[in-house]
Amino acid sequence: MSIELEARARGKREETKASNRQAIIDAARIVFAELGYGATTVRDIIRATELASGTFYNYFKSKEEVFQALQDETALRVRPRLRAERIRARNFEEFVSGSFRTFFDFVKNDHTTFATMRRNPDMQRVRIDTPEVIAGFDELRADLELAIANGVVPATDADLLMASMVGVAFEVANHLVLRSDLSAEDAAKFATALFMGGVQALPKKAASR
Amino acid sequence: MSIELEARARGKREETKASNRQAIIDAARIVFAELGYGATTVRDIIRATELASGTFYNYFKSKEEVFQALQDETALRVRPRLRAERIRARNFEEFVSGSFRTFFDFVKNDHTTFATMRRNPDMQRVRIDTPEVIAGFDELRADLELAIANGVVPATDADLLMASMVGVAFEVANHLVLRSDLSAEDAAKFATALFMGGVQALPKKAASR
Amino acid sequence: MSIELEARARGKREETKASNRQAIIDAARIVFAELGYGATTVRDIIRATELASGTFYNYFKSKEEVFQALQDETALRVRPRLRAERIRARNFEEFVSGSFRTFFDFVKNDHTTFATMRRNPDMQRVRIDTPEVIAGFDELRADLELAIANGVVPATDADLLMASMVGVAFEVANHLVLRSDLSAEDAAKFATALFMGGVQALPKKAASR
Amino acid sequence: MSIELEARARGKREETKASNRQAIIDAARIVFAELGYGATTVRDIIRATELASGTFYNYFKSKEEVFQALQDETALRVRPRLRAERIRARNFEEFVSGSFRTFFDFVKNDHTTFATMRRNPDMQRVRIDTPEVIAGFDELRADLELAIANGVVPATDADLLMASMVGVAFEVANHLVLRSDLSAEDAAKFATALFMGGVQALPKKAASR
DNA sequence: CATGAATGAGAGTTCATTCAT
DNA sequence: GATGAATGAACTCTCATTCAT
Repeated sequence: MSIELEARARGKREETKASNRQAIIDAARIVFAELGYGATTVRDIIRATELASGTFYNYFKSKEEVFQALQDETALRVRPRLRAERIRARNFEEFVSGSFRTFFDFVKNDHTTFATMRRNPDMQRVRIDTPEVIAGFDELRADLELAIANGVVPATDADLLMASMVGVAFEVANHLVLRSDLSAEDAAKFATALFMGGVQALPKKAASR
Repeated sequence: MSIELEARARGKREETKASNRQAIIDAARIVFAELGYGATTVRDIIRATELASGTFYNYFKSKEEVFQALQDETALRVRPRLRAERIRARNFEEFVSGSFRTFFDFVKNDHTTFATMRRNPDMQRVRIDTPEVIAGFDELRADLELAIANGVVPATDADLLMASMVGVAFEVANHLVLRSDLSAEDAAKFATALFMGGVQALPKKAASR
Repeated sequence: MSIELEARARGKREETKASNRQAIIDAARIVFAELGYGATTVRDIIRATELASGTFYNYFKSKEEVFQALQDETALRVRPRLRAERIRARNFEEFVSGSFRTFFDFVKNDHTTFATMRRNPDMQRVRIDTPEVIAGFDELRADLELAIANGVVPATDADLLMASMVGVAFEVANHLVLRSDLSAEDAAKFATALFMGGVQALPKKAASR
Repeated sequence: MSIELEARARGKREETKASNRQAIIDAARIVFAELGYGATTVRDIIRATELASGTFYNYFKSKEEVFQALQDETALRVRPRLRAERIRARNFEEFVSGSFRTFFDFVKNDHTTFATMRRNPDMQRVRIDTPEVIAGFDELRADLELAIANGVVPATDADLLMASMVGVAFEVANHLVLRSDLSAEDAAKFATALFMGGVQALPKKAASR
């Protein structure tokens, strides 16, 4: 084999490898979203690809490992956007509204991904906090602590404030997925108003459902 | 075994029979809390009772069914308390603070139950929304709609408001379980302030952790 | 269920249990003899019974465990006979001839068992020395040491003497299994003569094969 | 890579190619000795070389085939020595002592090879009788028959005599490997005395162990 | 109704072997 | 001829569920 051919071969190989890995992650995303983490088997995942069962183990050691990779990939996609939004914010209202807006946009546009964290309505919700996800939470808390230091937010418990934002974000996102009458923008407006002025500040709107 | 003994045994058996269901539920609560829902097997549950494996199926059809029963039982324990609290409320602040207070008290006092929903700190969260739990959510939404009708709350999206309360409640509860420096009362105060006046109203407090 | 019935039930159960265990051991004996230890799978063994795959694991944890049970069972069957023969011996010749005779009789009469230790001629021999087997060797060595102490055998290396007897016993047994012209008695006479007087004492005989 | 380098590489490759087979056999010897035949996988073997898994199959069809090659190689190394020793012998005592001496020397000096046949001391013994090994046995038998024809050995069963020598040789070799107080020479003396004069002729020696 | 061994589908995983590069 | 990822048959083992006792 000439050097050229060898090089090309290596190129092709690398390509296949990369695309196989992605194929598994993509299949996993779909299957997890459909069946939920617990019910999903490795076999389900590979069955959703064109690959053979053994091939799975060339890329991941276990179901848990794909799941982590998947979560990390997701978190890696949202985290920087959220971070950027918060940095761009010139006041706390922008901080809050930017965060919610970005998150809800992501959820609306990436149904499947979010479904992974939010399985069969009425059945079981699994959310696995991988290092990446936790890092995202920590990042938010740190930014809130900074806001407190800067006096834009009262000297309150940053940890609980973070938890509250996360709780509202995820729980409202669930409804966003289920309700077609609800836009990411409206959801963000609602959550922002709540955090900026409490219940009294909430936008007037005919609640449906 | 003499006839007498047998009779006594039979008497005891009736008793046992009555409590077998409860024994299974109780064992399930502990085992689920320890191992998480996914990792728990029916075997694990019956091993934690004095019963035989076959007996399980006289009471429940599957692991899912015990879990449901367990969740329902839990919801049935909290729901009336929450409801009562909201009915007793003379204004919306009491409505909100009473709800959070009651929920957080429950969480603090009934670790095991809540742990079921929150296993492997920082790893995996499972929450199963059984009919009972959903009914609790619906109840809360209905009450919020009533509050809106009565004018104590602006005419906002009751569904999202409910979601927000639920999100904050569960997420803050997680931190309540993990943080020893946090009392149910403080958590309730925090959540109440957030909902009554937004971030600006949050109680000042040296956040530790 | 009356007490009688219950007792009878328990009887039947125990019976089944015992017979299942034996069925597995028996199947294992045959399969190991056929395929050799290495090539045998747990599946092969249960396939050779009427039982379901899972049932295997109610009785043994692994292939190794059945094998041990099998070896121990075998050793337990021969060891006492060998021991008795050695104790009965009034002189060293009886000691030696009794041992070989008993062992070769056993091998001739229990082909299958011995084949376990001696697979496909021309392929692979596996012999696993379980505690029971080793204990049998140790017993022989101890008896030889006693013979040395009593002056019936020169003060030689008892360990090597034991090894030599074992080596001759197993290797000649192989030929015993393969050669139809060779009786246990003749084999025993040969081995005894070798140990009593060396090559010069060996019985004259037209070697066939 | 320059053309020169390539050429050199090609030269080296030829070399490598010539020695690849040997590299695999050598790796196999070590790995088999370490893990035992059954537990060893082809992967284990190639992992112990610098080669890729596919390359294995350019040289051997299967694990069994390397094992055969390995055994044959070993037998091929000892057989001529044994044969030479027997031919050189001027009487039967030299025949016997020369054989044992040579075999035990080999065992002491080539631990690894012998370990292949004797893994997990006191646990599992695997011995594979490849054609080469069997040929060695046949050769010994033929030589014994010759000795019988020449009248140096009584007209006894040459097959059993061969079996006895083999049995003693292998079994004593096991002890040789395990006992540090035992030299190849002493072992050979012991075995020779046994075959020349039976138990009564065995060398006096303080048996240790 | 309780019991607990039997069941067998199916999960996860390994590994000899193939084959495109 | 070397490479090493892909393959998929086959293995070990688990476990929800059944059913004779």
